[in-house]
Amino acid sequence: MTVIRSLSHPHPTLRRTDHLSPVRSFEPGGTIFREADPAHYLFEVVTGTLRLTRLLETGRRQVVAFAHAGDVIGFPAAGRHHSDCEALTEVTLLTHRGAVLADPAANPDLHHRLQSAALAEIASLQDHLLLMARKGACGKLASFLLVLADRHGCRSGDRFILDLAMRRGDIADYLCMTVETVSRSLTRMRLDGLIRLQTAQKIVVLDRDGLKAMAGAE
Amino acid sequence: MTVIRSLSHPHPTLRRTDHLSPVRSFEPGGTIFREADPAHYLFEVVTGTLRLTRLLETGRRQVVAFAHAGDVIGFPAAGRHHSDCEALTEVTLLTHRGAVLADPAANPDLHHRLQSAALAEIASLQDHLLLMARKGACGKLASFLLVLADRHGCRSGDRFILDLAMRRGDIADYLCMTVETVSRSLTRMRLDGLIRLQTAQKIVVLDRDGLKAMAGAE
DNA sequence: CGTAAGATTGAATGGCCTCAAGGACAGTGG
DNA sequence: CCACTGTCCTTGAGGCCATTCAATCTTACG
Repeated sequence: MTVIRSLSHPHPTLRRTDHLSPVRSFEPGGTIFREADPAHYLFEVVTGTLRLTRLLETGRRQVVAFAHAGDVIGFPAAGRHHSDCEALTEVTLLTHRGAVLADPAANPDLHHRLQSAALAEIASLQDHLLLMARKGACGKLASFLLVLADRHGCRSGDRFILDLAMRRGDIADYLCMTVETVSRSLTRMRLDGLIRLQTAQKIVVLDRDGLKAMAGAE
Repeated sequence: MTVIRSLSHPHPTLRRTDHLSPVRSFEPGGTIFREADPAHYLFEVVTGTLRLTRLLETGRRQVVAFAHAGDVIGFPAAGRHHSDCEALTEVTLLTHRGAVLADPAANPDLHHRLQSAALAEIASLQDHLLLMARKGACGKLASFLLVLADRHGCRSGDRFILDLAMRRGDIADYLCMTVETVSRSLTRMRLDGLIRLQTAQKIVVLDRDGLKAMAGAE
């Protein structure tokens, strides 16, 4: 289960698929599904941001992915979800019966879209893997911010404005570091003139190339 | 692209699918495909072990997965492979046209199997992610050995014998550490009486529970 | 205004990495 | 058969960076 990128039709009109794919909404903090739940449905994100987490044997928490509009989450393994999924913001989701995956004939179009989403999920997880493989904390965080900026940043002149839906702790658990290190890395970027923090959640990317350099630097 | 686990029919007879799925062989070190190659085929591993790698911007190398008998590799992203794939041992592969994924009707059975493989790949990548998320070097390595023992270990009484196809450097790049740390962690396990090294590649698991404890310990 | 949760900053420890050297082993050619 | 060579693995010493523990600051909300 988890996240998929860039469907061919990221936002099918709600009306068109309404009878097949009911819309559901969740408040921030709401739980969409839990690890080991039977996976009857796939969910296509229409609006909002979600967090997919798994627990390690040690008790620590790993954020497997963040899901945004257009992503599909909930791909099963052995018929069950493999992570917890919670809403970080208000979210609206389209629900698709998981059976669509197993039965291509019933709805070929949707089947193909969901399958593409599964392949995109594989690519996304590999990217996450590469992100975590970086050595330095600043490099990881810089790469993370760049990905967010490309996918969800609002351009404003030569700057990008990011509105983070997740808390520092979520970022830390996503990149496998501590909140303190996330915070320190951000302040370093700030002192280097790469970003500005309007609020804790609102980040302005001042120097995209500088961030790239920090990401690329070993 | 990458690795899938446990197909419903791990080893379809070569004869049956011969005309549809030619068999190919590679020597150790042989290249099956490279990153950014057009992904015309999926490959089902019949025998041998393969290594899937990606390069980081920094020049470092990340091992994304090891593929063993029964795994399917080569799932495309945007029609292309996203990693390099090389043979660690002699390998024999079944090749399946990638078009099978896009066209369920042509070969429903195979389509379903390959799709299951894609879902298994997602689960496998998540597991890898969790493995890398561990704190300590010994914990990571212990978990890695346990997975290998469960999937490919030969039982011998209460012991497991592992025959590693990969070099220390491959393990290091898989778990995101250095060869030196891999080596040091192995010697520590050896001194603790958890394993024995018959050769550098042949590892005997003496105390499975002890390994589990080391894996679980923060 | 007061409280609580989140975010930032500081100081000290520890574990992994880096750099470097030495050992094990196979393949090759004399 | 034995040095020779290259590759891989192991071991050692020292430094750096992320973590840990702790305190302060900020923000949101009642």
